Amino acid sequence: MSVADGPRSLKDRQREERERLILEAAEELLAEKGYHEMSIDEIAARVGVSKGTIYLHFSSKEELVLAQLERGMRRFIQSADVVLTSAASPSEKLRSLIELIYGQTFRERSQFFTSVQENAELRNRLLDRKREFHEQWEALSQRVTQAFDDGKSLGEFDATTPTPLLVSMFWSLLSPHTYERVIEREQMSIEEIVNHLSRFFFKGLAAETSQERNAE
Amino acid sequence: MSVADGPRSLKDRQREERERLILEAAEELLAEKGYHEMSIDEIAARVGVSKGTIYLHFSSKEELVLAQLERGMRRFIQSADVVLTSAASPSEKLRSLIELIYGQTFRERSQFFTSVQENAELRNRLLDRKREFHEQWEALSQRVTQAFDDGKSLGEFDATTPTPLLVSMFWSLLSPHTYERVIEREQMSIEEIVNHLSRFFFKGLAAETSQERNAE
Amino acid sequence: MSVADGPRSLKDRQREERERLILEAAEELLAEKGYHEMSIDEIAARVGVSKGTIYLHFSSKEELVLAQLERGMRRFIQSADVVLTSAASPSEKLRSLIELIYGQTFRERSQFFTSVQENAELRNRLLDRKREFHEQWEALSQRVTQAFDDGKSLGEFDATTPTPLLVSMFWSLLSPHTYERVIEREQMSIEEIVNHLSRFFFKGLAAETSQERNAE
Amino acid sequence: MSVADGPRSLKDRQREERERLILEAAEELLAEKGYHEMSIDEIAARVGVSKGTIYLHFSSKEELVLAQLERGMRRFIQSADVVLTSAASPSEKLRSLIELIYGQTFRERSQFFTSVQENAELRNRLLDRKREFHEQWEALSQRVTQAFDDGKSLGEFDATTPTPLLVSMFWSLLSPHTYERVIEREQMSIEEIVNHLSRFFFKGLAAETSQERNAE
DNA sequence: TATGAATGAGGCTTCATTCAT
DNA sequence: CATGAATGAAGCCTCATTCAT
Repeated sequence: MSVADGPRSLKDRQREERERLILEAAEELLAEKGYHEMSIDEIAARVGVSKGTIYLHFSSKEELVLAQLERGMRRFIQSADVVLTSAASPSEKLRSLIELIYGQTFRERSQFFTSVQENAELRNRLLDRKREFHEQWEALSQRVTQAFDDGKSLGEFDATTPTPLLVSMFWSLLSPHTYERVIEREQMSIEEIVNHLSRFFFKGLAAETSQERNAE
Repeated sequence: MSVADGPRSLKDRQREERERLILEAAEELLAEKGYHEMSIDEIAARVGVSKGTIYLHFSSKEELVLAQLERGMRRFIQSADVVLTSAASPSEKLRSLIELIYGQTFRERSQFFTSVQENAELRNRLLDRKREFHEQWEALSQRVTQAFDDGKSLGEFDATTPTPLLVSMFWSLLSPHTYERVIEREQMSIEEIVNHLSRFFFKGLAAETSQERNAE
Repeated sequence: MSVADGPRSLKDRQREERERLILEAAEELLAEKGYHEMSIDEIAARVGVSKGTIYLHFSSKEELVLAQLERGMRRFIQSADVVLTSAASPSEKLRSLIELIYGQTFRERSQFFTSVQENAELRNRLLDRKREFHEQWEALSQRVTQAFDDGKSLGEFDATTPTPLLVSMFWSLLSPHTYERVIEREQMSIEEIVNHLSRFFFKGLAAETSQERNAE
Repeated sequence: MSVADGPRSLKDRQREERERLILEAAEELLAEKGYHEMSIDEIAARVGVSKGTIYLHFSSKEELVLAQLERGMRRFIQSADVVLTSAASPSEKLRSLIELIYGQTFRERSQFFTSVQENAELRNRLLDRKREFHEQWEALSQRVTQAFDDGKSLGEFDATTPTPLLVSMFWSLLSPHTYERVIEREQMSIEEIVNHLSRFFFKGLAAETSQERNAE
């Protein structure tokens, strides 16, 4: 609102807004059709601009997709960090992470996961090119790993299973596949699902048999 | 029939053999490069035939890939059926299924999973078009569902978590993603992994606390 | 008129100055990269104005280049006229023309020759469209032709070779090709080159001297 | 005609013929419009094939043009070599070279010179990339240089002018520009032109004859 | 049947030109 | 006037598919 950023801000805001729209269209199309099936023309049409305009913002299709993936990843990591750096116990943190991923707000904007994780092609071609990606992802993985290790140290978690395997399984249970299958095909509220997932994750499948209790 | 079958079957066998080779080349390339990056020319070159020959067997690239996916799925379902229709207990069945998927034999030939599950593109474009796929997958899911329900009825499994959700989670833990992360990045034998996965799946993450044991 | 002229001419002069800057940038870029490789954006950037401003002065890229070529040609013709209308003898005039073309001053500002003569593209597309060019060039050629004819009449030049052919050969020896080859690859001063060129040109052109006549 | 090369030859000949047609279309268009103005579609249309067919023969527009330039150069160098390695005297060799360039046979197929020499753009972008080019051209220049040096040694040519300069002037007088101006605008037979050119060239080049020396 | 040359639709990208601010 | 964001025609290239041999 100040004079200094008033007029500049307007153009900048418009530019950013446009860029956001492009990225969102790309996000949708990436999730709908994947990298190859989605065309620049299509993105432009969906945003309501011309092909050339896309190239005012991104130097190539690849860069556009990279930008979208970075944006999705940044968004996710920020939310995850809030949870992972909280004062909660490790299991609470992980449960919150499940909630976060399955929750409404995050889900609304994040077919992103579908795009990245599911497309080996994209991963290989793009992750290779941007070091930054790898680092961001590793940073997040590191925090999750820490939560598991903390849980083990505190006696919250069983120390038998190696942490890296736990991390892998954790991501698997939170993968968009699981998500899609669970959300779109079953009639369950988010809350129910999170409860079940958490319960399953922390307790396993085994029935609490009376035998177990008595046996010892 | 048998007379007509004799001389004919030589040609037929040759034809089938060729088709198998094509499908195998497609399988490899699909896993290596994904649908778009793989070209008909490459398949032909790898098999050692000409482009035209591919089209004598499959009417389009899409049909070829479809055929390959069906073949992979059929193969998987057959193996799975052996396990799922055995006399073993539900949890044993499921553990065997984990073994099957992570085991050597299956892994060798089935980058197939990677191709299908990970590629939203393929899924959307191909699954939509072939009803058959869905049915086969549903048939398999049905058998797994049955195993879970049996486990619940027999008191082996905790009945709290809805079966469909369990099935989803089960598939998630067996997804190629988990597989890749686990096999390719950690230094662990297949056996170890299966043990950990099974243990985790059936017991959960919680430490066996003395409280639990004593409390009751 | 003078009143209207005072305030107006400031703007006019600014406008002309700007136009000159644009044309000079175009001249440089034309020589550096050629017609197609040079973009309007680049010109604008080099002048320090916006793309739109270019179009306030020239209706199209083609017109801009045309204007630059005309300007270069006008400049060259003016210099040439000084020489060709001097009181010197025909051979002195022609030698001075060689000096002019190879000399420092002319060279500094006239990559223009390189642009026009060497680029069939430009020639075909542009010369066709602007009659004026042809006329200017013809006017100059006419003066050179006159010099040769004068030389023949005065007995300075051998009359055997038809004048138009002499003119062609003269231009060829002064073409930017010769220039480039000679200046950039050989280690020779301008003066040396002019001497050699003149010597070569006129020894071939010289009328049969009395010495030669005596010999027979 | 033998069985061994009969059938293969047919396809090969067709392929070569097609390639030749493409190169010739490229040659024409290159001369008519220059590198940028000529499109692959245009070449294809002129040959009567589709765009894709061009790419069966040449991997890119640049490669196609390179191939055409190499072909033209090879053709020219071969003809030139016949002349330059003959038993004739240096001045006869050079005169024959003039004849070759201005002669009917060679001219018919060789807008080639126009394409290469006149387009600085092409030269810079393409010569940089293909070492071979430079070498071939240098080899030819070397032979011409040799002819001039031989002429000087034998007393045929005046030794005053440095040979490299002579070579440059020689090429200039044979450049397509001169050629075009001379052939297309003046009404002169090839023979007349060659005579005039040679006369002009060698009278300038002639050693001081004994007559001349005696006269002083 | 088998081949592979030919096709041409379709995708990415550039850049001269326009026009609202 | 000046700007520069937006446009879209046009060019290069790829590759699934066809078809004459």
